[in-house]
Amino acid sequence: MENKSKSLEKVRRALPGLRVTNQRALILDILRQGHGHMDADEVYQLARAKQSRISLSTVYRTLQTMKKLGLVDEVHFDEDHHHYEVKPGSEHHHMVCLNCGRVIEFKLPLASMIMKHVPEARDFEITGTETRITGYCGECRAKMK
Amino acid sequence: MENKSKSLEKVRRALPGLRVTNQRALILDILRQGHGHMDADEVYQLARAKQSRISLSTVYRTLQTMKKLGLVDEVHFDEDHHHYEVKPGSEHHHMVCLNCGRVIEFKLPLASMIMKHVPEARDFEITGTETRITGYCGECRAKMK
DNA sequence: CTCAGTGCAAAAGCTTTGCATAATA
DNA sequence: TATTATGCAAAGCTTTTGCACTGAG
Repeated sequence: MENKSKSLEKVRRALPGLRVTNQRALILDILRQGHGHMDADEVYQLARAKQSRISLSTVYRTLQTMKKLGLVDEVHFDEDHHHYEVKPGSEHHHMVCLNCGRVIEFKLPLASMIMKHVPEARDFEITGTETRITGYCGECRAKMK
Repeated sequence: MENKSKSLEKVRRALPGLRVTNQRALILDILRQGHGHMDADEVYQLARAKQSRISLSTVYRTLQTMKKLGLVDEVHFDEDHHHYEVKPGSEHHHMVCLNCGRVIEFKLPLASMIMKHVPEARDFEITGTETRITGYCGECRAKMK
């Protein structure tokens, strides 16, 4: 199928120097189609639906690999659990509703705000920023009262 | 010892409704004396030096309890590991040097900045903010080049 | 044909829990 | 004395690793 070799080409470009396996192509696809904030197990479940023999280790290993390649970001909505998203174009962060679990994204140039407002950061080279804003979303607040 | 009963009183006030055990008093003391960013195991090691029979579970349980009481904050410098600090007076955050591990604190009214600049946050009630700024501190950058 | 990648099962951290014992109020 | 808290050991969860096998290049 021409379509298939085209998308293979795309995956090849995304994974320079690495072998393009079915598993990697599938996981990348799932991440790209997905809602953007999946944990390893969600990826695993979706992947298993297509390739029943795929293993959770492969999911973890692939996620690690893509993180190192800079294709994927690891984010932390709760304390004991990683989530992954395909690398976004611009710096954004997340608010997590403690009641319904909804995740709201918002853009904020935190790194540059820190450089501007924080003297202690003068000679610090910021390579990553991540926030976890927790609270209650509008809908839940409305329901609660 | 008068001193002892005085400090017991203090601990009692800090733990309303809860029993004041040696373990709790000790852990609270360690957190207050400490440099402010300890993980459970560090607390445990320091505690063992004073009360050799104290258990790691007690440390975890006490930390949880104090977190719920609002005495202690749980912070996350790396992905798979909690740290604890006695609740700070004002909103502050941490920069972690990826090279030497040093943690630099800085104050930043992030919650109010978000309320001001982020439209999506309008009807969100923020109850907690945590950032993880990673990068390289001045000293390490100097050494590296 | 070769070596990187995979699957499986087992191990490794950190954290939590069940239960009998000890200690506080 | 009535519970609450502790210690110990075992279990739980997410994530990582060792090893023999498979498949991409």
